[in-house]
Amino acid sequence: MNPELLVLAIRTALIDAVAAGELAVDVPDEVRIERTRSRDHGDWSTNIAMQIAKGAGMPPRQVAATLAARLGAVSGVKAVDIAGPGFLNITLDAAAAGELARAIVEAGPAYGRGDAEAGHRINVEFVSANPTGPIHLGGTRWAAVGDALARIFEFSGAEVTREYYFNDHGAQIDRFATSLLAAAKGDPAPEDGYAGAYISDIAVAVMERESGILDLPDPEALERFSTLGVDLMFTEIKASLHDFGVKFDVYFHENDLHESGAVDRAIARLTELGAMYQKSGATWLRTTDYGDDKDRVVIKSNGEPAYISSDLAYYLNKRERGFDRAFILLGADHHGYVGRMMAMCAAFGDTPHENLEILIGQMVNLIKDGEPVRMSKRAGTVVVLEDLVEAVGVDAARYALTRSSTDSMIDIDLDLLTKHTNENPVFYVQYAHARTCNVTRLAGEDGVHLADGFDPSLLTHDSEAALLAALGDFPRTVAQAGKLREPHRVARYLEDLAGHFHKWYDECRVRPREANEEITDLHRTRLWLNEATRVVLANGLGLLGVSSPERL
RNA sequence: GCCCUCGUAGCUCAGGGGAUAGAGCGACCGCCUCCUAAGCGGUAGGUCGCAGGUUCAAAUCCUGCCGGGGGCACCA
Repeated sequence: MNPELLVLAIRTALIDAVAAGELAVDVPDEVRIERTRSRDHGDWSTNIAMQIAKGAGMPPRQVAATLAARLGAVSGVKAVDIAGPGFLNITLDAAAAGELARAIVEAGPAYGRGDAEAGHRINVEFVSANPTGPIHLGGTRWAAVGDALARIFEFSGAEVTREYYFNDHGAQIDRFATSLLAAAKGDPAPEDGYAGAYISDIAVAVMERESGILDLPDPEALERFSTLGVDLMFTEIKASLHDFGVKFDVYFHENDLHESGAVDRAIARLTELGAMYQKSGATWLRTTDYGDDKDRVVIKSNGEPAYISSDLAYYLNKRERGFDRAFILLGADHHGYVGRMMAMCAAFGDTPHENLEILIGQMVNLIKDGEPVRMSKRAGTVVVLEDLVEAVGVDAARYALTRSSTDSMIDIDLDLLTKHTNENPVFYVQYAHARTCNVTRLAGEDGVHLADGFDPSLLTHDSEAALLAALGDFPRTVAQAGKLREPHRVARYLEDLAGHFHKWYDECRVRPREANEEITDLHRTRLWLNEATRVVLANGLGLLGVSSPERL
């Protein structure tokens, strides 16, 4: 009996009660159950009686009693209690609940997969840092969150492309080149240019590649510094992401949109659709028709394309490549773009928040001596992806960045992380996984094997019922994380699951205590539960891009 | 001024209408002759920012206010 079947049973009880004339009410489409906080409340609980009481014109507890009578007769249900204002607390038969362990082990890596996003072609664009410097902490957060989200979508049946948008067009590249040239000559960094050790490193690397570069006239030298510098920076960014375990399918260059004429085509299309107009020498997109607070300039009065022009072309390009859902992950400092981007989406005739979804996440703060530090390249207080990984490792870094809601700011204190790495809850989860592996290994040496027996009716301990309920909740957790675009729910779930496992491990021994103890079905069945836990922990950690070590 | 977001235990944060508001870390007290003590059990610690409203039921939804962060370009 898994949660899905239980929901079905409750709904059937409801429909039957209505058919029998015991209840006069419209049957709701969705019946929700939840795991109970306390064992006193059974395995699963539902508030359905309270929800429909009003429509049925009966007191909630009376509705509950009607349902309880029918539910209690369902095979696999051991007890149904009515509690408080009208909760139905359901306790499953140990054998029925325990069957889940076998189902999970047999499903293996597929356990938890769903079809909520089946049929969708999803493009997830994230990080997208400019090629003018390494990936800072904010970008690192999106690398972890974006990749986790992509994995969750894939697990939910979608075809997913991870995409990195490379802003290699415009003034910032010029500033980057100017900064490189200055560094190469030993001059101070230009006003509003880039500074920092990485600039001189890149400048040196460029000169190594092209020894005579400083002999060129400045305009030509700048050109070379731009091309080679961007290339080197790009290579470095790709390597960082690769080391971080994030594999992008597409690195998209903004410059291509301009050179291929895609920008012109997008503008032509919008003109056709009547969304563009001319005013004071500039070309505008009428975004206010679709909820934006002001119209936006697409072609400036000097004839140059404004930044948004690339966005128009890029969005159109994604749609033309067949993606029905384009996701963009941005930091809170970009939230002002959402309105115009959605308006642009609507101007193309698409549905905002459906064909285009922009996820805004809060910033990452750097903490030093308990105080937030404003990251400044000039002050040398920039912390980048490599710094974080070097301090705590990929697993701890990814986990720490993913376990919080993107709505909340994250504080990163490198000193703290370096000193107390075991404060990171990732170890709590990984330790649970390693423990399951250890049990399996030793049980195998003892001669306890899964294939020799499975009797779920033996899983009668409270901690076993709780662990099974937690395991049964995994598919719904993943579905919810996908639906709400909140990967952190998977991390929180894993911490909860690990807790139930550790408690069970403490209270229920899997292996025989002594070599001469007879091996029984209880040992074997608990080994199934142990293995089922391992499967779920591994699947969950996999969704977060965190490894599942066999030893810690 | 307008927009987004946050405000929950000493700290960092979960909790998308339900029962006695949770976890990790920190503090204190216990538990390894027994599968990994990176674990388990227990104690202490809360006006869920404030005030209204909706509801049988609000930390959760709505409105206003206070406080933190971020944003409001013919910059990218």
